[in-house]
Amino acid sequence: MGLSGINFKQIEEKWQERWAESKIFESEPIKNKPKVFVTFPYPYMDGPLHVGHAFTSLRCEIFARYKRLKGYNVLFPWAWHWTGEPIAGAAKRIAAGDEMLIKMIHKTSKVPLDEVKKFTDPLYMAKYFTEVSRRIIKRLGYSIDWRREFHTTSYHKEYSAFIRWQYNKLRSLGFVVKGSHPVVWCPKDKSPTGDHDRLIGEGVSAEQMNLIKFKFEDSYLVAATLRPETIFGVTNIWINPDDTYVKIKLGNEKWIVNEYTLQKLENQDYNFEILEKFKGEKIIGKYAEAPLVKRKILILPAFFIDPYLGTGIVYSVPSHAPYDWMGLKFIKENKEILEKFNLNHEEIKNIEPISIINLEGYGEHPAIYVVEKMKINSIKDPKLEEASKEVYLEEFNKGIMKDNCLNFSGMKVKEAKEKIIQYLKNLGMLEQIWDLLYPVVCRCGTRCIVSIFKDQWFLKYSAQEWKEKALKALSKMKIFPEEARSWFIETIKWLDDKACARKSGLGTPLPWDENWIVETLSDSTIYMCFYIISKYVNQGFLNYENLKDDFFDYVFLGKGNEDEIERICKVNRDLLRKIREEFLYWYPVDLRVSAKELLPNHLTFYIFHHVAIFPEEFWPRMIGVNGLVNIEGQKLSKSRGIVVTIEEAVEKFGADTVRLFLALSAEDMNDCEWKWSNVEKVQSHLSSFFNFVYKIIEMENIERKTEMDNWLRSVFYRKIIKIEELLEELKIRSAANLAFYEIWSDIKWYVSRTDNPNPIFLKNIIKDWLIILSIFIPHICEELWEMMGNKNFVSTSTWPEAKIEYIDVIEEAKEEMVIKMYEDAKRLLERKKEATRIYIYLPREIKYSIIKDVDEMIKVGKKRKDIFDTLIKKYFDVIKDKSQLTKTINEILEHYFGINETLRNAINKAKEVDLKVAESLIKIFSREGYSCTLFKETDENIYDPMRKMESALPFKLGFYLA
RNA sequence: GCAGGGGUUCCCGAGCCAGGUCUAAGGGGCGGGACUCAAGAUCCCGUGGCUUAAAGGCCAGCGUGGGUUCAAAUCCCACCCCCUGCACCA
Repeated sequence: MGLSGINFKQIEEKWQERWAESKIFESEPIKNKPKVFVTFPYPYMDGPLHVGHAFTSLRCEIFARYKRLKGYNVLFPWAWHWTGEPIAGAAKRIAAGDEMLIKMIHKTSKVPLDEVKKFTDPLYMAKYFTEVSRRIIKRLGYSIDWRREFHTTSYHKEYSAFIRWQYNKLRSLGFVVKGSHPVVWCPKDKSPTGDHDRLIGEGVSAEQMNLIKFKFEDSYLVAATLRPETIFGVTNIWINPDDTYVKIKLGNEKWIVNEYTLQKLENQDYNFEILEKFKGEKIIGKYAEAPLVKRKILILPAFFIDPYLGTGIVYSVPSHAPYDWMGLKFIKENKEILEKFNLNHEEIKNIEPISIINLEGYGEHPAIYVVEKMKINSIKDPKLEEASKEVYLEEFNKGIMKDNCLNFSGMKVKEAKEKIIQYLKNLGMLEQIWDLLYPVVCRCGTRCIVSIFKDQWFLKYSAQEWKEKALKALSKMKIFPEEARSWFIETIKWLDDKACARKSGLGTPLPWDENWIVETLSDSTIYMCFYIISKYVNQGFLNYENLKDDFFDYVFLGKGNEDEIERICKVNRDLLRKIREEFLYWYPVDLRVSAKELLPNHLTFYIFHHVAIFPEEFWPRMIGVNGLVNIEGQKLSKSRGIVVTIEEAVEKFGADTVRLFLALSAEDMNDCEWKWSNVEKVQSHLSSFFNFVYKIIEMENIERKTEMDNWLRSVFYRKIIKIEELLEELKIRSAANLAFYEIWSDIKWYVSRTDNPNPIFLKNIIKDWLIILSIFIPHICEELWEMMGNKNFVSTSTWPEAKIEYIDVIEEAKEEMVIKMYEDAKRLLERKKEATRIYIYLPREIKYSIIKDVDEMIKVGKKRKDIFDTLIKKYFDVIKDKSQLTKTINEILEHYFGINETLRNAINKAKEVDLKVAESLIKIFSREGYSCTLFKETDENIYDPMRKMESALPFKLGFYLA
């Protein structure tokens, strides 16, 4: 048989077909059988599934298979996410003939060009990727109950009915409210510009700016600032002479701002009328009056003002703002400009910085101090930005308002800032608008502004009682890894109201306001309970006409009168009860797993919505969080084409290889590194594994006990216990490593240590081993399982029980020592190559006694010093030489800390172990052609020229080579 | 900036919460050897420095710098660097 070339593909197809035929993963409630419900967040269908999806979902799959073998009734369903903007957006762009996008989809998503052309229809696109993805998930051999499959959006009327119920519920609970919200806005597209829609300005969000009014003639010059507390240090106003300014009428007031500001005001609900337009230079040299300080100040020219930021008008505080200081310095030294704008030289020379904030270590004028420290000489020096930041942060955090700040004097800047804003607001001299502190440019090339979105629907995550419930749920939940918990806590605390509806994209309309579509993260929160409904929908027992709100109230919450529901929803009472019972059986979700990027949003919303809608017994039980997948050292990125689809991977290496590779790749929140060369390596390991097991299966069926049987049984079942512990904590990588590599190497060691391994015994071990491995590599395991003559599926067999009597501490300790001593002796032989005889020495009896005492005392927590003193007293009669005794005890103490747990467990039997080890070593070395002799203390005629018996210790034999 | 995670020997990666078992697990790569016609697979040895004239030896090492302790990769403080998230985007 040509074993070396295993046909993975053929084996995988064979078993996938058989599983499907026998419906072993179709889960129905079974009374009194404990259940486990595992879910993976339904993937978004704007492309084929990639190895990142596989990495995460595999944790669900492995956990599901493990629990199934442990005797649980396991439900692992699957569904598809279509809700949102990207599918619709891509369809639009393809319709518009976006060649770049078409090429990208063709190339990275591996879609034939004639298919891409049909993607002008978003529905077609979603369906296409769903088909492709279903096929590939099946090829991975997941143990999924496919009868419960569904997809989202109004294209699935039953799902929409479910969302409608959920949102009516949330609204009636007061968790959906109307409000307004600032968004980054493209004035040309007339739509919000999310991070993904931007050419420039990723991560920039709307921030509040203060507008301070300076009296000027019949109107106000409206200056924008982030630091209203500096108003006490104002010396002049800056205007860009080349910019266009406008005088506008707002209510009873007249404002002057630059022209660009108008669209900000428009979008932020200000009504105004334009009275006049003029160039900045027109008002340069005139005077305005600062509020609060009531100072007359000059309007001066400045070219450093960014017309897009604020209002195009800035008030100058040279003592605390490096830009202002450099601007002032520049103008004082620049006669040309003074003349051009007809400014009085003397007057300008007299403008001096006014210090209003005390900042330790920065001198009288922090701005000047920092400018000098950073050696900034020009108004155009880019370091000015950094200088401004430093002064701002330091003053904000450590500054104290000086005596010249009215009743704000003596306050910390942090505190004064808020109070001054309030004070000026009350005086009517300050307003706040939203602005972007850094430029944002839409993909269409337009500079973005901030717009206030009115009449937006929000989920009220700010509600205190909601947060508290979420925190309570979290505290009862198991989180893997535990480090993720604090992140959840922070997120729950930090979360504010969140807009939950959009105007565009695919999805389900808000039931009471059909212009809005429930946004994607907001409709994916409690849908796991829909897996119970969707089975009946798919089987034709239910359709959307049955799925009125009353139906869901009854099935999910046990509310309502059966007669009435039967009548209103036209659902037969028995069916109704059956569905309700099925819900009660499967819910809550036991385990949900996602990558860490979904933690601060989806997973947290998942908790929020469950606690809002369901009673406590249906709150989620466990959440697993894992890292991301990098491709050959680069971040996975669909848009940059750095992506490996599951299809590619499975096509090249087969499902078991991909599964094992991913299972072994990274644990906890660490990222997985996808490397083709390593995947290949795993495949070759799988081939050898197959051959290795095959050879054992081929062995003759006879029982032939060996002295290593107990050892293998002991380490094997001990490892199974460890694997269980790891799987319970979702430590897939460690579990896979133990189960595959470490157990394998134990079995290899067993085979090499026995001249004739025991076939029956070995086959029993292999049988249990296959069961364990089947959670990682089910296809190969089924194949080998069948070769062993088993008639059932390994996937539905029973997890091996590690019986306590299988564990043999002494055997384990012995074998571990054999390995170690063998290595030691080998090292010596290296140095003395001519040796032909090996003398082995057991330690003196007294040392066994001492180490036993040490062990006992350590275990009851005695201090090292006490132990030492006790031992000196106890053994002084035996070893009269005190220095000799001290030396011995010290030596044993050091040695004790040097041995590992296995050996410590066997300390009571140390002598027995040592003897066995010595015998094993003699056997091994005799086989290698050395002549060996063993000596113990009680022997006569001990040949020990190097006094090796003296230096031998329990678990450390002495050697002499000659 | 804020929040969370992390920086370990050539690489990946465990250990850190509960300080002594760390001369740092386990892989991988690389070098050498065995087997083989050969390749692959498999097995063995080596993979910080020094010393092996000394028989299982000594020293250094866990982002940087301090501190606590008889003892620190592990605890405390400060700093540097990397990753993720920060909202209307899935």
